[in-house]
Amino acid sequence: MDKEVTINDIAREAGVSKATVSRVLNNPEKVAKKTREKVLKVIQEKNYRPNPMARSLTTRKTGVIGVVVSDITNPFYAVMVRSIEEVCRSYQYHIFLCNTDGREEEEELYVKSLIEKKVDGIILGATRMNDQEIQNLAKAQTPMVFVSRLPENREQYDYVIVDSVLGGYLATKYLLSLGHTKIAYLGGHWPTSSNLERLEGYKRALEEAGIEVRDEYIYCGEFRMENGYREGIKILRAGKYRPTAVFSANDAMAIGLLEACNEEGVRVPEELSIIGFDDIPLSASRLIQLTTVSQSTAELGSLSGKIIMDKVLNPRKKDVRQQIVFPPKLVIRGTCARIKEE
Amino acid sequence: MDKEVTINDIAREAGVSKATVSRVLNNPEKVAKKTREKVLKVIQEKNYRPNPMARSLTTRKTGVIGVVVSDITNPFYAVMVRSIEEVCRSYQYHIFLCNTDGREEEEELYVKSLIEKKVDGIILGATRMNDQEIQNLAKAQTPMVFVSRLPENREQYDYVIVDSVLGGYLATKYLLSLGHTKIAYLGGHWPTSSNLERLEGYKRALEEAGIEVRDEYIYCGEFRMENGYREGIKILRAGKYRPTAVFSANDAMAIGLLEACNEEGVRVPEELSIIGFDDIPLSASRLIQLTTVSQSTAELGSLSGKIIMDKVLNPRKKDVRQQIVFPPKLVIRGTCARIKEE
DNA sequence: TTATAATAAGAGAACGGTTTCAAAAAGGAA
DNA sequence: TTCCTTTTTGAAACCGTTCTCTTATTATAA
Repeated sequence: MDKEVTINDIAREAGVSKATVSRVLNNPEKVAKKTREKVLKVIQEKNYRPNPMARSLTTRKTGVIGVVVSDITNPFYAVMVRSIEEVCRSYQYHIFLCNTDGREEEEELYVKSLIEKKVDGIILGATRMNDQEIQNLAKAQTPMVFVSRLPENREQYDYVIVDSVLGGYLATKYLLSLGHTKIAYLGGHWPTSSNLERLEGYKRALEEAGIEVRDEYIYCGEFRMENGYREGIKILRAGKYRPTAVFSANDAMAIGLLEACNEEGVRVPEELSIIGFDDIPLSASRLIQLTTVSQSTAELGSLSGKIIMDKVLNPRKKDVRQQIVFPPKLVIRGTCARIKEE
Repeated sequence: MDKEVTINDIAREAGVSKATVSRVLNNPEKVAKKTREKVLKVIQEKNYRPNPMARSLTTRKTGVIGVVVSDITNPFYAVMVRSIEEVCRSYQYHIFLCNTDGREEEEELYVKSLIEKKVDGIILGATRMNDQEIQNLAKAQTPMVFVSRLPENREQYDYVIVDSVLGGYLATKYLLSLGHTKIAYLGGHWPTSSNLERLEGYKRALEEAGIEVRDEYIYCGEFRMENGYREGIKILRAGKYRPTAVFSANDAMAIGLLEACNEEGVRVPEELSIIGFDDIPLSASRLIQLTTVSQSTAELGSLSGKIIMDKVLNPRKKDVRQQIVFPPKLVIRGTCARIKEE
């Protein structure tokens, strides 16, 4: 219908050059008050909005941040993304949402496509790429921050995480303090940093208590509820190696385990203590009451958002590394109990 | 470091004009095989990627779809967005994720900003805007499709929804068939189309059964778990008007209600039957086993994605309306029971 | 009043592609 | 070979901004 109104239309109408119109928009203080008001009036009347593509062609800024997570359907990522989006929005930025589903190739492709699309920055939620790939992508100079995931050469990158080793340690220590000695570890995808670190914390606590770490107590698969259920059944039927407590590397799996207990008629916490990791909203529900290690997910998200925006907006900070490690927090609810005398 | 390689570099290197390079990329069949291969080789060597801003400046396509939902933290939207993203991705499109938190003003601002950013299309998940505002925004000619929400003048827009009236009717009918007569309605934000329609279905079923619709049985608030809990407490303490069954307008609230029952020591389904709406993944969990009305959320998402892509890619279809109404499906699990003899 | 500095505005070149139109090259028929 | 048609290419305009110079204007100091 009516053609898009451009900066030229405004310039002509206001009787000035387009350079002046541009200045009114970007450096208002550089144009005389009178002219400025005249131009502003025309802009208002014609309801002019600068074309963002043309604009970013010269400014080399797109006003978008890419956010890649493995699965938005996972409540942990949902709340993280939510708060990332909130901070970006406060800067007038939009976010591209990318779900990699945990597949490594997808992830690399996604990040590549983000770089090609020239996003101003990238937030990498749990990722599986190896150092080689990351190095490669980093060459593109697009600011990146890792969140809730540690890249291999951590000192070279920006990240905001919670101390997973400490978290695993705290969780296991807590179970030990309740008198448990047969404690299983229920983990996610093996080579993932989250998995490896939480496992390390688990081992450390056991060793410190002088308890042998046995492979029979270690169950891994992927960070999903179904996996928690599946492995849970195995755990409950482990016979000789059936544990009295389980540390689950995330809440989703812990809830799956809870289901397994329900199915097998095992009472929690009387017969089995369970502690999770993440503190997703559901864990607090009166129906679940999961004792867990809190990641303060929302803070993780908003801080990573702030860091990426900081880097994007202040190019000179491009090469100063911001590396934040949150302390994990034990949230005691109803799924752990002191062990009964044998 | 090394400057971005442009189409000019390729043209020079390959000894052709940039028009030819452009053609190799966009209309390969229009350039002689020999030249094409020569150009392709140089492109490969230099790892050239066309600048998307420059490109979209002339093509007037950005390759992005805006998706606005009220809260990605709500599993219903998470699932929906996930599948929208999947189809967009298959077309090499990215999505902007927007959370309005159900605030009307936010919503309008968001859609406006999407239009200004020149997204190629918009998918509007549950929205609260009134017809006036929608009309206004529609003038921008950006293709839009409504999903899981009916705009006021439905015949003018594209949408994909499930028949909420029918869903409410089925749910209530099912409770009636189990012998219940004191059935409460637990609803979300009042003026929302989802709320109104599900309520209508509820009323219709009751009237059809010759049962009076009483205000005392109608509880509303917002579509969140906490609200389900809060209202749930009220429902359970309603004394004379305490129902024997509740139809909750979404699963999140139903789960909140389940919590309330847990807290008040009310057994489900023995003392109270509960039926939800949506069928979010959690409802299927062995811990919840919620009987509900399924929206086939993933299909809702992917179909709306396909429709918006169709409109974006085939401009001549711009003015043909696609209006899809999915049938709701009753999913019977464990939260409803036949009423006991009084 | 005049010289000088500071401020305001404009012309036009980027930015990196696509597209139109005309010219050149190649192919085919007589 | 010559003429006509078809295919292949290139030159230049255009998309809508920002930005760098210049030039014109105004303010300030001598």
